[in-house]
Amino acid sequence: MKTVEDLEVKENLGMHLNYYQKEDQVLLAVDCIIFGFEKERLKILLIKRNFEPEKGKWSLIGGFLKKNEDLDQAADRVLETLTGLNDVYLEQLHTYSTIDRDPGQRTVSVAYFALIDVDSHRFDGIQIDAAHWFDIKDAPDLIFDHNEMVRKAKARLRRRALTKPIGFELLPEKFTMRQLQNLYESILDKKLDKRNFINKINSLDILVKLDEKDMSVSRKGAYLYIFDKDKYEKKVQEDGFSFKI
Amino acid sequence: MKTVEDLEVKENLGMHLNYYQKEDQVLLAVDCIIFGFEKERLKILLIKRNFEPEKGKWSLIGGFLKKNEDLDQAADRVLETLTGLNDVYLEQLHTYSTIDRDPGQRTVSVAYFALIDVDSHRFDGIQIDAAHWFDIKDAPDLIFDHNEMVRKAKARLRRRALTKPIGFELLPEKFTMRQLQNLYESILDKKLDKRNFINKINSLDILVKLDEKDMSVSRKGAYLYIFDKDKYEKKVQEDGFSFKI
DNA sequence: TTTTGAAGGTGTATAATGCACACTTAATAA
DNA sequence: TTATTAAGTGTGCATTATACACCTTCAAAA
Repeated sequence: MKTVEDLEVKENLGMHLNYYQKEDQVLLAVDCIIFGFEKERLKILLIKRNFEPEKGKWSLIGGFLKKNEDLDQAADRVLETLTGLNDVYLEQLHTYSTIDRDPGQRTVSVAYFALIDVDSHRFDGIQIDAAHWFDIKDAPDLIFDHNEMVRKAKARLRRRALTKPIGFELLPEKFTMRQLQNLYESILDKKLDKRNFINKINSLDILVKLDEKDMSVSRKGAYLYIFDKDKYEKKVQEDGFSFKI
Repeated sequence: MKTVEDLEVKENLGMHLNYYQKEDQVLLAVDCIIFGFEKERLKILLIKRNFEPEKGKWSLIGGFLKKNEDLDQAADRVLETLTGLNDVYLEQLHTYSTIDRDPGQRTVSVAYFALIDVDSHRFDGIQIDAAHWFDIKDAPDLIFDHNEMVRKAKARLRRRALTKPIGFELLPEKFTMRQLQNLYESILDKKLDKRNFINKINSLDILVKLDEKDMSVSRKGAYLYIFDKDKYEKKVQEDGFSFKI
């Protein structure tokens, strides 16, 4: 039996008396998959790189971790730099570390995905001229392993949307049932039955129907709803309620 | 509107002409949450640190990422160093980056969880004397943010076990229905109904019942089963079958 | 003023799945 | 032979999921 005093074991497990000073360090990046819902379609925000490497190609928005922040803060900062928004839903996705993933320099990247309500945040469009919202269905090919990041983010979004009320992060405060259904159809990439969808949503009992209608789409107008976050959280706590679409 | 040529924007997004040489680098660690199933109980493998910081306390097994490997490889290496096993189920869990999480030095850690079939791998016990299998229900308090890592790993294992046939990674090749049920009861931390459990498993139609019995537990003996991985994968591909417990 | 078009709004019946539940069998040891 | 212990097996009820079609509203066009 080996012991932790064995030099080989110590080397492999990175144990050193003077803490860890002999270990290799790496560059840590964050890359953000930014989802938005606009004109009844799920979108993704991409940027055209005008710096090397891969200048001129489309990529996710990214940045590097700084000494005085953790990864969540780095992702917040990157997102705010690009969009001017803080208080955005952000969730860590996965960490990518293939040795040659970035030809410029060895970089390990932590991917985050963000959900933005495009319509109601009248942030002056995007603060970077080279950024563009793409329909999720016809986003261009991306640099490095960013396509894989997007694929995983879409899968995560699908799962989250089915089990947590995060869809509302993508909608304006007031929304119609049809908008909500369009959102879910975009995320799940399939048509849903209108009556079944509404029945399911209503059975959750976490929306408030307003006396107000959105008249912009149809002659008849559609009632507006808001998500009652307090009620949702109370239900989760008290009844062990769990959101399921 | 800002452009990516603005210095402030460039700084925040970490864009530099000579690639990224001015950026801060950090130490990247991997920590492994190692689950095993032994004596009909779910276990976790921990190590007593005999090096600073936090010498003498229990912790997960970890190591540092080296220049010539990616994170998956680092996790494999750490696991093999400790247990002598390769070919172990390993899955990336989450990346932890709180600034002061390791008082020794700023370290960002990528947590992995591993599933080991303790009984059939007669690896000479554990290759490090200070390591110990704890019942998942009475594991000790751990250093740094390792408790949080374990909490998240348990949740992930629960979810995975319900939707992917990874439970078999924890069992010997041949196992009884009762063992499988015990495993699921440990993972889900609740009692299951025997008949309903067996009915559900049988309806999945991915096990092969052998003509062989395990006589070690009961007088009557219990039939042994094996997981038919080929059949499972064929079903997934051809029928869009999805494993659900 | 009547007609038409386009989206909104609503309920039921059947199928599938989930869940609760108890007795018989086999084999060994006393 | 009988007492003990775990193995093995099926049904009925409740809940949830899914398929499905017609009427309403109102503005614009005829």
